[in-house]
Amino acid sequence: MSTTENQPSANFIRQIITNDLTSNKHNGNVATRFPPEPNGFLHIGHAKSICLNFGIAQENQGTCNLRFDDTNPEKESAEFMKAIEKDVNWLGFKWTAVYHSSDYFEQLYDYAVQLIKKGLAYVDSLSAEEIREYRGTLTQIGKESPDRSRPIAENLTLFKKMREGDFANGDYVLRAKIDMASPNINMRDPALYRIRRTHHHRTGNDWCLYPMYDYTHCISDAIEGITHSLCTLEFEDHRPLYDWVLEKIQISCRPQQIEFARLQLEYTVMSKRKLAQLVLENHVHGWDDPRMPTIAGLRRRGFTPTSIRDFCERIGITKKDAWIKIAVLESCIRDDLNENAPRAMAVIKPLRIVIENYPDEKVESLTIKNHPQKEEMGTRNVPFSKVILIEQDDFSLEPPAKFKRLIEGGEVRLRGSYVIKCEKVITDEQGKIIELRCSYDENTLGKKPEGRKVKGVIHWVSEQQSLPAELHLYEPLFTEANPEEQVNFMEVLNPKSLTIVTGARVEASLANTSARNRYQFERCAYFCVDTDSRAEKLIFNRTVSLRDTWLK
RNA sequence: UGGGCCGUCGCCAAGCGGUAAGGCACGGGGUUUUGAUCUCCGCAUACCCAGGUUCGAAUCCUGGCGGCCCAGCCA
Repeated sequence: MSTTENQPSANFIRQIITNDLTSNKHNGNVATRFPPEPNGFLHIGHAKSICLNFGIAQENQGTCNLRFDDTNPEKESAEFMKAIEKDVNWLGFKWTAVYHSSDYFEQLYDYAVQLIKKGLAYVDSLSAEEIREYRGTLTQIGKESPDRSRPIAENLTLFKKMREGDFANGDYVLRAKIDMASPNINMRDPALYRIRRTHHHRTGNDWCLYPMYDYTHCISDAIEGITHSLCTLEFEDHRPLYDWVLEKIQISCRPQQIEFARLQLEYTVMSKRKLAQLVLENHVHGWDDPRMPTIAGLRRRGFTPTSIRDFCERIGITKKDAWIKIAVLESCIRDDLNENAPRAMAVIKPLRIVIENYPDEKVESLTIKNHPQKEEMGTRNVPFSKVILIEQDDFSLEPPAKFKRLIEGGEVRLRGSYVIKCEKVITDEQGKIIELRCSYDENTLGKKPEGRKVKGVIHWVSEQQSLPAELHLYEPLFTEANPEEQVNFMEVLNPKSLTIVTGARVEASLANTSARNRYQFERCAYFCVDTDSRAEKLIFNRTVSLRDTWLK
């Protein structure tokens, strides 16, 4: 490993922070926060934000809070909060403190009263539809609500009644009094509070009045002393409002909102709404389905925290609308697993081989390295006997050019074992190959054969001692690089995103493996033990295939 | 269309007025009991386009062109 490997790459946000540190803008403090709404599971796009926020705090001896942005009780739940905490931890990050926007409901209310008293907020009785009409359009300025001139005292009374539950949903809304002619639509008297007569998973029935994101987020940041409030590009237009609120209320902290591009990964969707739809309509088996781009899905698929952090580092942080190829993610997990996953042998589609000159009842215990380059990973014993299983694809009656596996009359090396020669091909009435009769060269164990070169090496398992296993092979969830671009993203769902292989056999050493263990099944792919796997029924998930440059 | 933001290799991405880093992908050689890994080599006279400023421009200026975001009582 080179010394620069762990050096975070330069990006414009780190530059801003470096400059702020130099100018002592925040008294040398760096305080960030990761603020998910607990309305779904975290996905790899959140991982990008997590790595950025926690990473920046770590690099600068700063702090990073986990804050649940729970201002909309209709979509949020404690279950999602639990899942989010688990995922952030699993990625390897420790928050300085955990907070909730709902922790600040009382303060937020007081600040709203402040705004009303300053004549900067008013209670509006316009309906949602009317507000939309009054707002104007991109090219036309809006017009002021008749309630905009409501006297302060009346606003105060009405707002109090809103809190006390005197009104129904939608009867009134609290609005900031800014500028109905602003070219920035977010500044045309945005809603600050709306009435929601709904139970909140944390505050119960204490409130029927809930603050909006724009009003809540900046104040929450300020209360927590956040110095750099990092969010995605779609909030750029909200920054003037973020700053407006903090300027108008009585608060000294001035966090700086900085926006970066959200992650867009090919062949998947990243919006929580769409991910939830996949789960709800049973197109996948849950938020942690290994095909999902969720942290939970990637974990079950066999991804490591290291690989995901590496991915976030490799893609960088910019303001450019970028599309990341799946190959980048795959390269990250291969790098980690190549280094750290022990090797094993598994035959996906078995072809039976009888070694005619091998003693009938003999079972040899061969010692095989767990990693070809890393001695420290040790060895394991693999039984070898007269009847073995190889991959159907590793034998060919009509071999293509440069085929270096087993052919009729040809020799091949059995990985970690002997060189065998195919003496006879047994077919059924339809001509289908059902068995091979081979001979073995007893002088080739750990030695090159004498007087000839044997090029190919293939994997195998002993028929008798091997274990049956179910293999889950995954392909992208969608057939189009950008499913969101379709009129209906469901129409480009990949019908072959999951293939279940039932006839596979794995080597005996895997008998007592446990959930989440990762292996490289040599010459095939990296697999991990699924959480539903049991000793009686082994299930492996294919994390990612091996790179394959043959016939490219 | 009003406003905001963005445009450097196929895909990401450094670069911040001194003569185009790196990664992924791709092509080729070597090593190899994994067609894996590892290793070596190749891969933008060129930075959306056009003008301008400058001894010198991807970097500064002007004007175009292209893309993304905003009209929730969602976040």
